[in-house]
Order: sequence, then C-alpha cells, then structure tokens
Amino acid sequence: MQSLFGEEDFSPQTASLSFADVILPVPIPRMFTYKIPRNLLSEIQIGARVIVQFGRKKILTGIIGKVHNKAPQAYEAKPILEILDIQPSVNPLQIRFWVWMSEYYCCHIGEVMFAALPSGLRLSSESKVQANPNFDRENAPYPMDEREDKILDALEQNSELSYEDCEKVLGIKTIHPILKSLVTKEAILIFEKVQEKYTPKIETRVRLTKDFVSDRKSLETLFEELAKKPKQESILLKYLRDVPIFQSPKLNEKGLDKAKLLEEGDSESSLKTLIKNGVFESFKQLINRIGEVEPEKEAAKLSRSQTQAVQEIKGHFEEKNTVLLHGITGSGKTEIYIQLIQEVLESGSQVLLLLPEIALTTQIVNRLQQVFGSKMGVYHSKYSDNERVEVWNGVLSGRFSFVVGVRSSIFLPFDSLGLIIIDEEHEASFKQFDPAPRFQARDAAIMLAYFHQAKTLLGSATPSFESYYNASKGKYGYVQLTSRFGDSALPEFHLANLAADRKKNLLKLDSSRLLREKIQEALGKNEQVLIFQNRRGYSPYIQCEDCGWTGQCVQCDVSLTYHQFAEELRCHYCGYKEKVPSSCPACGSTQLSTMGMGTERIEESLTLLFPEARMGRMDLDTTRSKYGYQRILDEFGAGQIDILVGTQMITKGLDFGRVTVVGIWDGDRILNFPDFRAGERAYQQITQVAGRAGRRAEKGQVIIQTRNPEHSLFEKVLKGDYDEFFRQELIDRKKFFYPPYVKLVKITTRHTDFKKGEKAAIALHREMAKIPVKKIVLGPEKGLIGRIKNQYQFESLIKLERSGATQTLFKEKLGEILQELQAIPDFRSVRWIVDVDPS
DNA sequence: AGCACGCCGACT
DNA sequence: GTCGGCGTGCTC
Repeated sequence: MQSLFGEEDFSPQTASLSFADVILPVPIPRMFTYKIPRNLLSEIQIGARVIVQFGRKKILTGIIGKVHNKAPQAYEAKPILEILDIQPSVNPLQIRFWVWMSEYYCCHIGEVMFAALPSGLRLSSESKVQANPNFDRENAPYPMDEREDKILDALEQNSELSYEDCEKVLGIKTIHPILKSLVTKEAILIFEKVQEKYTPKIETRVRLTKDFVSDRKSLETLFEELAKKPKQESILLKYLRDVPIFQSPKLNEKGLDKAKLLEEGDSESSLKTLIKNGVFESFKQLINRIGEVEPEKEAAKLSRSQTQAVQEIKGHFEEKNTVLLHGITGSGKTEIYIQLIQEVLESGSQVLLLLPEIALTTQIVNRLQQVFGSKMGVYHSKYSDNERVEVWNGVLSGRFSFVVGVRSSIFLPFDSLGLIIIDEEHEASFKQFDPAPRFQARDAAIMLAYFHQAKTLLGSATPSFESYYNASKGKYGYVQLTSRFGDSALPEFHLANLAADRKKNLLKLDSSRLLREKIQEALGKNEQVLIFQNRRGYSPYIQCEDCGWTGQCVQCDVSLTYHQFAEELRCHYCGYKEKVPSSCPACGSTQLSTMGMGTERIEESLTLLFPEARMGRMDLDTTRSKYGYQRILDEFGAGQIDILVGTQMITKGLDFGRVTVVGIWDGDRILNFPDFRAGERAYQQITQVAGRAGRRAEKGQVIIQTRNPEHSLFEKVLKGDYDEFFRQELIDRKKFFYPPYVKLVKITTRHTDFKKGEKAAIALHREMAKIPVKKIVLGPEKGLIGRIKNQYQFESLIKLERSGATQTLFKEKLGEILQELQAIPDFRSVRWIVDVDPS
C-alpha cells in the first residue's frame, strides 16, 4: 500500500540499518544482501536465522552476518521474508570463527555454515500452488492452453499441489513458465510452506496427586476403595512398584511415562478414570534424548604425578595459551582432564572436550557422565539430527556447560569457553577430508580458543609432529606424564620375521610361528589377544589365478574391494558394487582367489588355527550400527571373546586387564605409507596398539610381523624414545621441506576429459608459480588414483614458507587465479579442490 | 551447487 | 514440428 508520503521512512534508525548481509548454505564465495522490511527491523540481530528467497523459487534459511545501510548498486535487493530466531541461534563469535575458517581453509562461508548448523536448524521449504478462489474459470478473460488447463483440472481435485506434483501432472520438468503464466492470468496462487524440521520429543507422564503422597492414610483408603476395581488397582500397584514413593516421596515428582505404565496391557480408560478421580495427574515433559543423568561419582583422587601435572599445566597457562600434555598410554590423562574441567566450570566458563570419532562411544564418555551428570552434552556423529539440535540448543540455553564431542562440535554455539581439550590430538580423523570445509579440528579449536580468550590443552601419548615441534620451540607449554598408572610395566616387543619363516616353511595362513606360539600361550592362560590390521589404502580383492584378472571399478581407477559378508565387490571411492562373479569374466576360469588380507580374512585364518578360541572382529563393517562398537567392547570386556581382530578402532578405548598379547599382522604395511608422515604415523600406530598390552599385572607382549625386521623405524619404536625419534625425523623434514618447516596446500584438479584436466592443472601451476611469495610448487602429477567417479585428477602440492603473511597473500592470490581460470571457456567444467594442511 | 534458459540433433 | 540433450550464466 502506498502511503501519502511514499514508501520511504526517514527516521534515522531505520534509514541507517536497512540491509543485511546473509550467509546462505550455498557454495558461492560471498554473502548476499537482502532488504530488511521495516516491520522486522527491531527483531534483526546478527546470528539470527532468517528465511529468504534465493533465485526464482528456492527458499533458504540464512544467517544474518552483518547489518548495514549500503544499498547494493548493481541489483535490487530482495526482502527478508521471515525471522526465525528471537534469540540468535548463532553468536557473533561463531560468525567470526566461520569467516576465519573460510579464509584459512579456502572455502566458501556457506560451506562452513552448511557444516556447522545441524540440518534440523535449517528449514525445509516447498513451493505450493493453489487455485485462486477469486478466479472464475468459466468466464476467464484469457484463454488457457492445454497444459494450463491440466493444472487447473488437478487443482479442482486437490486443494494444493507441490511443484513436484505439477511436474507429475504434466509429465515434464520445466513447469515454472506454465505456473508463471497461470499466476499472471490470476488463476492460481503460489505460496511457500516453511516448517521447522526439528520436533522435540514430548512424553506424557503421570504421577500421583499430592494428597496421596504426603498422607499415607489416604493411600490406604484408596486401596480399600479400589479393592473391587481390579483394573485400576493393578495400575496403581504397578506405579508404586516402579516408583517407590515410600522410600522417597520425591520420586513421585518425576512420575512415570504413561506409555510405560500401560505397556503390560492395562487399559487406558482405567487410567483415565483414575485421573478423573484425582488419584493421578498427567503432565507433559520435554524429553532429553541424551537421557538425564545425575552425577553419581566424585572424581577419583589424583595420584601425585597427576596432581603435579595439573599444577604444571596451570602454571603454563599463566603465560601460554596452549599446552601439550604428553602422557604415555595408561598414565591417567582422563583424571587430569576432569580436574581441570571442574575448575573451569566452577569459574563459570564453558569447556569443550574433543575426542576422535572412534573413541567417543567408549568408557571415557561414561566416566565423564558419572562425574558431570546432565550439565555435560555429548555430540556424536552417530547421533540423529534431532539429538544434535538438542545439544546445540542445550549449549545455547546454558543447560550444557560442558560438551564432549567429535570434530564438528567446535561449531556449537559456545559463548564463553574457558578451556578446550583435544584428546589424542595426533589422530588423523580430526582433519576433515571431504567435503569442504577441509578443516583440521585441532588447529581450528586453537583458533576458536583464541577468539574466546580460552586455553587449549592437547593430550596424546604420541604427539603430532606439529604440536611437539611447537612445544619444543616454547610456543606451547609442555607437560610430561611418565609413570604408568598402577605401575604396570611397558610391553615387550618382538619382531616376527615373515621372510625367514617362509623360507623355513613355518608360515601358516600368513601367520608367523612366533605369533602363533604367543597366542597359544595366552589362550592357555585364559588371557586375551588383540590382532591389529591397518586398513588404510589396503583391502582384500579378488584375482583370477589363471589370467590375473581383478575386478576394477567402472568409473574409478581402483580395484574393487572384496566383502565376504555380502559376497560383493565394492568400490570404496564411489560406492559402486557388484556381486562376486562365479567365474572369471575375462577367461572363464573358476579359479578366483582372494588376495590381500583384510580383517575378515585374518579372522578366518585364526579360526582355522585356533578352533577352540572365541573370535571377535571390530572394523567398519561390524561397528556400523549405533551400538555395534559398544557391544563388541562389552563382550570383550566380559571375557566372551578370546581373540579380537580389528582395525584402528581397537587402539581406542580398550582398557581391559586380560590382554597380554598384541599382534600387528602386517608391520610393513604401516611403514610403506606413501606420505611424508609415514614414519610419524607408524610410530604412533605401533605405540598406540602396543599400549593395549599388559595393562595390569602381567607384562604385555607385542609381536610385529614383518619382512624387514632390520628397518630402522622398528628399532626406534622399540626403544620407546619419542624425543629421539622426533629429532631424527625432523632432520629429514627440514631437508626435504615438509611440515613443520613449511605449510602445505594441496590442489586437486578434476575433469572428465584427461587432456582438458591436465591442461587446466598445468595452467594453474604456471599461474601459481607467479605468486610473489617464498614457496615451492610441485606437480601437477596424475593423482594416486587416476580417476574417481569418471573424473581424472591431477594434484599439485605447494610448500609455503611458515609465515602468516605468506600464507594470507598466497591464498588470496590463489582465489583470484582460480576465479580467472574458471572464467576461461575451456576450463568451465573443471573442478578445483583446495586442501590446506592436508594430512 | 542447482536451476533456468537457449541452441541443437533425433524422432513422432 | 516437439522433446530433451547439454553448455552457459546467475543467484542478493
């Protein structure tokens, strides 16, 4: 409606801030400017979620990133349609953090937003059409074509149609022009339905009314009255059985879930009568999906060395923001964490504890929950989105002042962090590979802590080179915990020479004599055995014994992996799968054999060798379900498994006194990783696995099977001197320009056409070489896997001088270069993937 | 990224 | 002629 004075409002407040830059979850490297309608002006806040139209028909949830008064010159800003938050879901600190992340990791802020917000906080939107009630089809002023008529026919049957419905009605994809024409002819209306996806779970509970709780006599009277009403009596009895109010009248307050009360077949109508008569009352309660847990246990008392470590950490925090706690496996880092967390929480600040994904379902979470009860939130990747929203909102409302979580929990809406702890900080899983943002959660957390003026504690038995280097340079404080808890001795290492055994014909199903002997010994004493098999870049495949055929993926340059359980060949890169052929597709031979040795094969071999032993396996396949991991751990803990075969995961969270033998099935596999970090990783892995052996009385035995027992790395690991190993490795890193002496950026160029991809990668190389910073540009090289999902890939590696200015300038220029290259017609469909600090 | 638009070949 | 293939450009 036009007012007498026109549309403009000249009051200074509104005139000054009438535009908002909105962050949208789309991969476009900028924010989008929208107009703030006057009626919404007072509600606009940085970090609030808003609904906007993006493009012709898309409706998106965005986050207000900035409010200003600069009307865009090049286009007419669209209005913000709706504000979803009275209290912003995202705080300004987070927005700063997002901006930092998008700049540091060379991605778009929308990609960060997409990763940060649980999808339950984004909205579903659907455009729908309805018939215009004021439109008279009989006397239409304009003629309708056949398709338009079809839509109108459909609308006579249904009150509303979604776009998809319309597509189906006409059987074509591009329906928008038709609908647009119908709108112009005023025959239909288009409306948007936006609903919040998140539905909090509400439970109906019942409890006794006050009179019956406070006065025991009235309850006795009630029983007399109910004597002739067995159905009602049965409900009352059951309630009292589950809620023993005589022991503690307080229990009545929480009541009992109505569904649970009725689950044994009691009728709802009897309960209704009881409620009507004022015996019970019903009430609704929001269910916390994580489960309400009261603190049960006091924190364990610290040992002397632990107390000392806490003091040292606090001492370093006086002048340094980050401290590395280097504590060998079993030295009791958790107690130290608990002590520090308690102190920070008491001071009124928040705490975040980051754990690697595979460690999160284990005892440590239970332990912490017993100490911190319901003020602790758990943020896990296996949680449903609803559960994530609950943790998010719990942090927002202050219900959770402490969160234990995986990598992505750094995005939770903390507003006053005092401490971030990163346990097992060396773990590679803190780095996100795909999709963008490709961030390293440990490094990002240190930045986050800086934004909060908080402290960061890194904990590891085998620190990453970066952290250890920073500690050795005095940038981080360094605290070492040496004594192993309960004084259990360090394990004894043995190298089992596979090559020698093979010559002497002692190899049985790829197991060495030594390993078999040690297993047999352990089984004889009713002790447990762990067998570790590194899986990365290594999986079983099928090969024809006659012609050498192996299953290849149709769209990637990789062999298909054999999955015995499903009798399938699968591609780990694109997910393609096919049934295992019964004969060789190339030559027809039926002699197909399994090559390589996955955990499945090892389990099979050991079953043959030790038929009396109870076997267990722990890998991606057996732990896929939410509680699969816990189940295996429980069984192992209860002694129902004698030999457990597993991947990486067995190095986490296992803390069982009866493990005395740990076997590393293929030690060479750990050494031969094609990466500058091979040595570091090997040291870490072997040490971590070995740490599972002999945790209590008995001295543990670690057997490493290898064809190169002379390899110098084994010697170093066996010595257990991390510092010496570190110093030797560093010499190489310095000589060949690798981290921590340089910063790495990896750029992958992808295209469906080999030649075009190669051309693009070379063009990129040429442009990057011109950037005026101290650097080395390597490549482009054909990717380790030449083709993924039908796209050929080429990799460039850039080694940058370790200075902030160099990195900033390089990333800035790189952004410009990529934009320019994408504008070249030939490179239009080339994909570039930038990975900063790849691991 | 999606998605609409536009220009071209295949086929009723 | 129409359909739908894919290359191109844009999203506030």
